[in-house]
Parts: sequence; structure tokens; C-alpha cells
Amino acid sequence: MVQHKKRTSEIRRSMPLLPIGTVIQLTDLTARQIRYYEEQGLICPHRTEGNQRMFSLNDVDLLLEIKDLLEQGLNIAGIKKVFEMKNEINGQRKSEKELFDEQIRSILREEMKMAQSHLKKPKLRYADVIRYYQ
DNA sequence: GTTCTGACA
DNA sequence: TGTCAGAA
Repeated sequence: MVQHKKRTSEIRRSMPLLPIGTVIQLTDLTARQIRYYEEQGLICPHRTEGNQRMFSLNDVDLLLEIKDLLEQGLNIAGIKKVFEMKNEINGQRKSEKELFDEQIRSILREEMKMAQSHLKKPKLRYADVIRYYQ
């Protein structure tokens, strides 16, 4: 998927839209449970001016995941570890991506040099690089 | 009418 | 976790 579309869908997923009543219907969790999971730091819903929670689709996903892990016998501490591991994996993917970007830039610099000094066709075409970064 | 916090069996 | 009270 194109990167800017990824970003916009992330923005939509994290947009606070749903009151707790809707989330209760969506997840079959009780208000007590949802508030407790927030108290434990598993979720962090937005608050309105009137101090009411507003949940994003991301929050709903997290709650469903919490429910799932709970049914598999994990406790709150275990779920926290799972979430931490997931974040670490995302971080690793990010740094791998950054390394990959560096390699691409390095290859591009070499190809540009070669194209200028020897008037040869670069193996990596500029259009392909642009496509990668769009 | 819905949601919030705090408290207790 | 369920449930109730009292406030927003």
C-alpha cells in the first residue's frame, strides 16, 4: 500500500469516535472491565470535555485482543508483556526499514556517480527509486 | 439517558 | 468482577 494511504488509515483507526456503550456492544465486555483495563494501562482512550471516554477502532481492536488473551488464561501482567513484545517487533521492523532505506540511498549515490562519470545507464533507475519512496 | 469515580460484599 | 450511590 502507498505510504500516505497507510498514514491516513492509521489516523482514521486512531480517531476517537465511540462512546463506551458502543464499545460494550462491540466487545461484549462490561464497562467495569473496560475501565479496569484502562486503569491497568492496557488502553488509553481519549477523553471529552465532560470526561467521557471516546474509543478509536484501534482501542476496540486492543480490547478484543485483551479479551482473547484473557480467555486463553493470561493475566494482566502477561498481556502487558505480549503488548510490549509486539511493540518491540514493530520497532525492529522500523529499524530494519531504516537500514534498508540507507542501503537504497547508498546504492543510488553510487549509481548516480557512475552514470555521471562513465555516462552509463544506472542499474537502479530513478523512476524505480521514486516509486519506492512515494 | 449515559457515563464517571469510588467503595464494598 | 458485579453492583450500587451520587455527581456530571
